[in-house]
Amino acid sequence: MFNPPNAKTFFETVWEIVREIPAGSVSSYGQIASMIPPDADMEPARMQRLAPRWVGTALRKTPRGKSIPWHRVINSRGTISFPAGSPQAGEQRRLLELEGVEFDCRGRVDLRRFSWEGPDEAFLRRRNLLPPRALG
DNA sequence: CGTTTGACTACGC
DNA sequence: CGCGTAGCCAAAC
Repeated sequence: MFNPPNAKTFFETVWEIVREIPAGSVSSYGQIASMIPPDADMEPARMQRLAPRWVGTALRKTPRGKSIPWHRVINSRGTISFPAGSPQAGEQRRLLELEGVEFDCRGRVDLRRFSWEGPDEAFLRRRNLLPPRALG
């Protein structure tokens, strides 16, 4: 899946979605992955297991200067995925705290409180990302 | 080119 | 809960 030229589209779709995450909210790699329809020949279960890694790959290649809030994406456990103590982890946490996102004593965000609900329907329609169930 | 690495996640202990 | 692991691919060396 996501074989070229689809990979490029996948990356750009990730960035588009991440750009929709409002300040003060966080999303997860898996949540973003679940918004992107798999290739026609891809089993959804497999997709769900593998795609989050590719979301991370896409995010690692995030273009600078395009106002993409990369720091609002954390993992499904509510923690920052960069190694603890790394400069990148510190930077991500700093940016999130500036927006009001709180971390507990173990460095975890309460996803119940801060998780993004997802893009609005206008965005989904514009990007042609509406899931089959939501069509019509 | 072959190898290693990776901003993940679900699942089993 | 926490830790280890499978999954199995594209970048980055």
